Amino acid sequence: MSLRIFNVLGREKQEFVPIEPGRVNMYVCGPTVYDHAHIGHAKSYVAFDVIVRYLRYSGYDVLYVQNITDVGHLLETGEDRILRKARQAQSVPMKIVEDYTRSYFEDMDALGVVRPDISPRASGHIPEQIKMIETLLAKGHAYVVNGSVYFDVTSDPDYGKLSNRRLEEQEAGARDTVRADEKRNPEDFALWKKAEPEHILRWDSPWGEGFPGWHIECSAMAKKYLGTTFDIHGGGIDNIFPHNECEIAQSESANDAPFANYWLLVGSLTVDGVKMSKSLGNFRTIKDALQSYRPEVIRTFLLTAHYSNPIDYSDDALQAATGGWERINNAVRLLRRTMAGAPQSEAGSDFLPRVEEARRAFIEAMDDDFNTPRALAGLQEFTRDVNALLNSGQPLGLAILTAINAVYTTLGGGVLGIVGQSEAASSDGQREAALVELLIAMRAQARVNKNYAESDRIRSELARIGIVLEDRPDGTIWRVQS
RNA sequence: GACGUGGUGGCGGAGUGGCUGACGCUGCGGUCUGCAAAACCGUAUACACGGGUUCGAUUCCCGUCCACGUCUCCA
Repeated sequence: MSLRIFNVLGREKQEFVPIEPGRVNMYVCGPTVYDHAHIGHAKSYVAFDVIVRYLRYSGYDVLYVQNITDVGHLLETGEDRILRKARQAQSVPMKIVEDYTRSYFEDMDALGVVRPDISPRASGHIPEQIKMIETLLAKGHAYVVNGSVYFDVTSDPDYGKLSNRRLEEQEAGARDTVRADEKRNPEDFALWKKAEPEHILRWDSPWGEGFPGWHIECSAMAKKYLGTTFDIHGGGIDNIFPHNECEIAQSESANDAPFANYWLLVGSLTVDGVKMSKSLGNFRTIKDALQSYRPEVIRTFLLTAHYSNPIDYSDDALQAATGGWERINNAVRLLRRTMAGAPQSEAGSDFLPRVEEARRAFIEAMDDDFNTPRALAGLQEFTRDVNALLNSGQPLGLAILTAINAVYTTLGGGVLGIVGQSEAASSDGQREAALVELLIAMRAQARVNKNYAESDRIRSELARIGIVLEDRPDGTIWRVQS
């Protein structure tokens, strides 16, 4: 079995063959940092997080680059998003950029998203962008007008190959913009924009003071860190046009080499059936979501749909994800508790083939275009059998328990990021645990005395503060309700 | 309008040319329990509509309807 990926470029599932065996160079379009990240960002970056984690689990040496856009991403009005935010917040652009970059990483860390290896900023790569623009000019793919530089889409016969757009078809419906008169063709896009006096994000260039267009940063930075041709380019489907299309046009025209071999685009996220977007103002931030649901539950929710499909964020769906996540984690908790008192033996090892089957099914699902819903389903089926085993009363040695735990730790934890590596215990947690154990002992005494009124009172009082008790044949265990 | 994706049970959401259409959630019944909880077992009227191809289609093709996305604001 080998990894197969749905390549948006060509729209077919293909066997994944990296340029250099064992290595994967990967670029994912990052956020424009002018506001807090929303759960749509979470969907995208959790998806690529799992993809990177799985590639690494599969043995690939992955170099993961994800940019931070801090300049050049204009609004329809021609105003820079970051400048507008700075004006609204009565702040300065680079402070806005810094604040929201930190906020972004804070959110990603909270969601357990492994950080990219390189997080280059557009504003830190102006020379690289200028150089690429000069190359495009020299090759006749771009032209200068009034201190701005535009890419001539008619110079690239492949323009439109990713999003399946033909120039002829576009022209009829092309929108007139304020600056259209500067362009030779309506579809031409800015590589460099002349800065008006009020535009304070500005740099010197061969064409006067200005700032880079939005698309050129990705081309320039991908080239700098990954080379002219790299393996995987990722992003959100909503950026397929124009952004991704323009990236390809610029890079391939400038480098005379293919840009990315595989394009993976993530489906959008809606909230209660409506598309969420910054401009509509109906977006839920990741910080909002984390108020209501724990990070692993949010990840579980996002991974129940295939990355390329859209997903709808609703309380019902998150509740269902909570239930599914708890089922797996209840099993893991029971497993680890059983391990703590298990003998060093091979007892119960006839379950080992089932463990191997679980791993095999998981790999098969993930090898099929990172099919996390199927991988998750396999883990759930495995959990059913694990629960049955753990509750069967038969003696279980450390060997089999360790093997089961490894599945949860490496696949549920290491790849999907929804299972903890161990039961974390802070010092506060230890004190809390000791107190709960004390109450459990008191309740046990009451039960021995058949004083059920008292034992039930303890149980319901604990439940009120979110601690759930479970009486098992070998004693009472407890957990914090999520 | 163009391009693209999709319409699966009470909900979310996989998947397949024929074998009982996963998995999770929810509901109901059962086992276990002092009672619960957790877990396990069982169960519930699902493949938008109309044609076509085929021995046979939910799965392939065409059309219709609907939903969503993109068409230089967005991961």
